[in-house]
Amino acid sequence: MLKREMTGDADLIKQINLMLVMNLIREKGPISRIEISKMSKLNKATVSSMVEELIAKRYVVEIGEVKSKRGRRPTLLNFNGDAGYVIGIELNVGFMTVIVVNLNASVHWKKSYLISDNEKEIVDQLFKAIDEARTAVPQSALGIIGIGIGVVGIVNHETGTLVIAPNAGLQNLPLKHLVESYTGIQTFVDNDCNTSVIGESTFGAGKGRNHQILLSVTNRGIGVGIVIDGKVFRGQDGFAGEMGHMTINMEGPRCNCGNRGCWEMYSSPQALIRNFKKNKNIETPPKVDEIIALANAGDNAAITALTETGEYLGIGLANVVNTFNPEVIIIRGDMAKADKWILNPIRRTLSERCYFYASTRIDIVPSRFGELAASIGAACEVIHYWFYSYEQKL
Amino acid sequence: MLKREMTGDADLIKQINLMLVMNLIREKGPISRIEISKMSKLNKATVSSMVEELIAKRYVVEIGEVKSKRGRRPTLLNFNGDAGYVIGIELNVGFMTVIVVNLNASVHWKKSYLISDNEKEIVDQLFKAIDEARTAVPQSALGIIGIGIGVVGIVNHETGTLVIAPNAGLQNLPLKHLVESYTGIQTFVDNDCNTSVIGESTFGAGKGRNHQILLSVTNRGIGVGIVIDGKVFRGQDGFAGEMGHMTINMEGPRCNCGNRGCWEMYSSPQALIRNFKKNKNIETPPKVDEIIALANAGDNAAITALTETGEYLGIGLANVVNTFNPEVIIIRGDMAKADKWILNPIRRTLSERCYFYASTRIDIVPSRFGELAASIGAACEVIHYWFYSYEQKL
DNA sequence: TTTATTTAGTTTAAGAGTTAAATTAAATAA
DNA sequence: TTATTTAATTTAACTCTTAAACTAAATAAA
Repeated sequence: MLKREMTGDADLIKQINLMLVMNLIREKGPISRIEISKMSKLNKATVSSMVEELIAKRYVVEIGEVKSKRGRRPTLLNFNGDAGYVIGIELNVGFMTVIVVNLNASVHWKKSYLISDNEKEIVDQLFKAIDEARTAVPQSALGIIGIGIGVVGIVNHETGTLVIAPNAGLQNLPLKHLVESYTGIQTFVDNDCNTSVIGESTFGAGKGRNHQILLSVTNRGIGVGIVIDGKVFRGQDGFAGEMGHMTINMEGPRCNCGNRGCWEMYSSPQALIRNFKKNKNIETPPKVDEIIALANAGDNAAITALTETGEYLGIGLANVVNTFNPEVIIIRGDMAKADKWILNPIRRTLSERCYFYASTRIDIVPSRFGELAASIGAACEVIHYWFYSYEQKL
Repeated sequence: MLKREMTGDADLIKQINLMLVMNLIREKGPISRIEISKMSKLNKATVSSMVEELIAKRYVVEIGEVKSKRGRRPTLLNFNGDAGYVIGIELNVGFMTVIVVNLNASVHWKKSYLISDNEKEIVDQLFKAIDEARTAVPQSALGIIGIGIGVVGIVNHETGTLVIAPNAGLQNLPLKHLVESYTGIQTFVDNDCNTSVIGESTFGAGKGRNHQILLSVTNRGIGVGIVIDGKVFRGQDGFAGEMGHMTINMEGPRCNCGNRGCWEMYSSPQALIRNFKKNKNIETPPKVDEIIALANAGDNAAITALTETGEYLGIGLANVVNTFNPEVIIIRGDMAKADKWILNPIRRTLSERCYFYASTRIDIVPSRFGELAASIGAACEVIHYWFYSYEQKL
């Protein structure tokens, strides 16, 4: 936290302490002023004046007193999640999902749209969808505090430009600029794995963990979102985490990325379906969900296919563990629904192949937000900015 | 920067600004007060009072005036590198290197020692060597500000404990505690790849870069040191960067880590020597340096062996690039001396295998500090703590 | 040679923020 | 009814930054 080629002044102090108080209320609320003072080590007087300000700005509400053994009763404070709203968008290939959430990331409205493969049309459809979402936003003190967009592709996070989305045929699309000009609302654009991991780490399966990895396994490929020390890691040009094209078999078949034996050639949903067909003669290839349903019903070919894919996922994840030594790995995508059929083979492969793997030190869990991970995460990016950067916002 | 479960107060402001001024002088010196004021955006008055304090504490010296077109001449300020000294230690398997550097990381004294494989003896030899180094430290204002130790093994950086060093047969050795008790000097313990990358990023081949990877290729194996946003990344338990055991050939031969087809099985110095022997019938297997000398002299078997090893290094580095998207990769170890013989195959393999690789966006360079990388880096860890953490030090 | 102008650096008074101590508020125990 | 306890606010002191005024020391112009 705390970037801004930083000089210290009274203003900075104020922001630091205001954020500290605000986030204690957000995370530990309901909480009293005195507890905040003890936890934050700020003076009671400071806490009182901060709280006064936060109440005036509608971020915080008093929710009454609470019984105590003796002495004056403390007044409990709570974060006012409905003080403002955020629009979150997942811009995928062929479809997009738009949601409206409050400041606690509770989903208030959602809708999915099929979209074009033409740049101009996509932008048009995006604008229309944002307009529709805006009409769904309730009245609130702060209104819409921002728009977050998670895109399947490489994004320059600073400029908010979609550098390239090979599958969608998009290139150098200044999304942030376009959306901000159209709406006048501050907008953040990021890769969908990054928004997903922000969402999971702020409110989801990785809450409270410092180092976490989100593994995204979809038809568009494999990618990871990386959170280090509570911050998303994007690399120099925004393509950190493109681990789907990590070599796990250097003499393997050629991938259309140019490399050989890429991880995602063995572990994608397509590979799962291929594995399944290998063991079971079948006309129309089933979807991932159907294979999972078959496994749950005891179908051996399905179980074998899921196990095998889980092992391949585990091989790559062993590399991930050796590289990042994370506290938690969150799995997103249809396959996460396979639960034990896929998680157990992953865990077994990790313990076989990863010298330092300790199952007690690392959780491997499915995403909490499922299909909405990327869009909720995109909204969380706005919330995160709002509550963890020391810039004056109101 | 700026951790400390942080509440803001006047003291924090002061520390932030003091460090800011100090580091501008360290990095841009010789520099005048007025330039510092412009660059830092701190008020002239603030800068003056900071500088006064820094001069009183001997960190900074005035080195006279400089000509100017008109008006009063500015007084130039310089960082006083000899204000204090640091002891840096590389604790390897069978040997250790001890150095004394000043606050600019200039080496003032160095010595290597063969060491035992017995824990008690190693600690004893370490203490003796530290005593010897202390006698070599010149008089200075601050004296010895700290001791840094880079160890080949997994380290708990917070407690300064060597968790495990498989090759050295050490386990749960509370090095920080032992050395601090013996010397009374603040001590930092870290993995040798981590200290190396700190050194290179502070004063060496990665100076000024935010995201960098140090690749260490030695007889002890392959490992990487990771710097993200200017900070070392160690993971939850300190084994982040154990990428030597990354699978690059999932059906390859078994490694003694339990995995198959680990990167370091193909790219280690031993593998280089093996490759060389394959092409050249020879009695006593030559050392890496000798193979490099042969290549320089035009020996084809040597060139082939180096090329092949470079290609294997490149396969793993393609994974590293896809994972971290770094600005620079620094190579440490004997092989780095092979220069073009190994760097060119690496670059070629990267462009073949890494979709997003752009040779203009990523430097692949040998370590600046060579054999001393780990020990200088260990010392830099102390210096880094001294100049970039907002704790009162004097 | 004197005066004006320019640039560097210091001094001063004001302002913003935190905090310890004193005070007020509101409860229970004696 | 009084004493005690705990929560929260008010007050006065203190630190640090800053804008503005001022001093220092140079060159340019008259």
